[in-house]
Amino acid sequence: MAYESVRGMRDILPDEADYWTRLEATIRKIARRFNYREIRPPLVEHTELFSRGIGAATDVVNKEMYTFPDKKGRSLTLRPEATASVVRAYVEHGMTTQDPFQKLYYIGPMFRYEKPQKGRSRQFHQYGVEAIGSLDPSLDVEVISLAWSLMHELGLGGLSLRLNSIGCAADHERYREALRAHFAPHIGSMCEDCQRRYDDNPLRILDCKNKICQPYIADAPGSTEHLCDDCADHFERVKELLDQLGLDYVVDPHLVRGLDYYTRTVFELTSKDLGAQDALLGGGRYDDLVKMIGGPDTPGVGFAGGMERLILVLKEREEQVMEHRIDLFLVTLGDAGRTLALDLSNGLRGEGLSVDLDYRGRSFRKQMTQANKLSARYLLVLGDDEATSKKGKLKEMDSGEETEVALSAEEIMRKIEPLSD
RNA sequence: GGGAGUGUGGCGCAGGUGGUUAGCGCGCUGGGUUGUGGUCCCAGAGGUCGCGGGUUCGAGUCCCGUCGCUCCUCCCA
Repeated sequence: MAYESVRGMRDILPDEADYWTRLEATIRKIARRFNYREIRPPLVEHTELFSRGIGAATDVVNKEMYTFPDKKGRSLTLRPEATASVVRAYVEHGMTTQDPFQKLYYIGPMFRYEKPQKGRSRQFHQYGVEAIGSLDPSLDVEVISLAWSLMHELGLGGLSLRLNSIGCAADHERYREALRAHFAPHIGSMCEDCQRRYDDNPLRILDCKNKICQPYIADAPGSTEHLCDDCADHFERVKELLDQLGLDYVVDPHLVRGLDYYTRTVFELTSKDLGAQDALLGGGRYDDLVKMIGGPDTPGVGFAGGMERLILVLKEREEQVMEHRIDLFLVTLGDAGRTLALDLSNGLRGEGLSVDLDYRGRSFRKQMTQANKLSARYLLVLGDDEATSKKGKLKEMDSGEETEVALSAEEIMRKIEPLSD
């Protein structure tokens, strides 16, 4: 093999790409229903944006970023997630004063240097929404509701939404202390990672899956026990609204998330159809992020979802590849037929039909085979006879029926309803 | 980062204890006389057996290393 793709980065070939375009279309449709508008930030940002925004102590920033110097020695990073970029764009383009309430969504590749495995690659794709500029709990709920709508639209089952509130920055501090107090007597017998986390960020201990740590984590205090009045009220309101809308969730007082910018509401949607990488999407509030990045004090809420994992589920469910049909195949015989075919195909494509013909000088028989393989809906044989008479037989491939047709783009269009695309 | 498995033509696989020209299915190409397909028949192309060392008279087959992939763990999307 002369060259191989870079580790953890794979080609999406046409058969699979059909699933991707469909998934993207569904995401756009749902985003539109909730009136979120697309934003496309660059894939590369100044490293500092991520190390400050996401948090220097997180795994993502610590060991998973694709960071490199550019030709002038500036440190750049391929984005490991998009929220920081969206917020940067929000501030950079003056939305803070011009139109401070923004509902945005994005779709695109992200990069994290991790060990690849099922549902996790180094270049992967996320979609996500960000609602910036309001502290209203109904906005938290809208974002969650959007997530549910998307899953519903995709027909995904076996889902569960875990929900929690980790409070504001002041609450974090109190909670961290409470956790340290709780773990202090046991920390010596807990895993190495947790011993490090104990100092760095004890919240992260709650994510530990190590068996030896489980018993101590199980009876650790929940974050909701340390919420200030405002945060507690906010959380109550979120839950009420979710109930009111009939959106299922389970409160998990130990749910904390991997990125430092989260405040108050955090949530995670998992699927039991996915194995080890079961998180479909995750998100929450980030009321301090805009300020952290240099903007005015502005709250926000959003989530990001992994697309590879959705594709995995969608493909598994459908078994065979998506049907890919063309409207018309032109079989050509001789120079006159070919000239006619080139002319007609041009006209018909202009009318919006998907038309193809042979470009490899293949025999009549092989052209028929090709038409078949392309699942052409209709077929037209063009030879000397057709070239002189300007009439042909339009064959419907599924039924085998043939109908006489005048050989002009207009007449042929009249006989074929294009596939809706 | 830790653990396990795996790597043979485009894809899916065979190739007991090492022995001559590496097979099969699908796919691909051509043909079954350039006017009608999906079936069928015939022929053919395509592999430095992931890569690099080593053992041996001889290695796809044994050993070491390396890279990739897969799964678990970890983390997350």
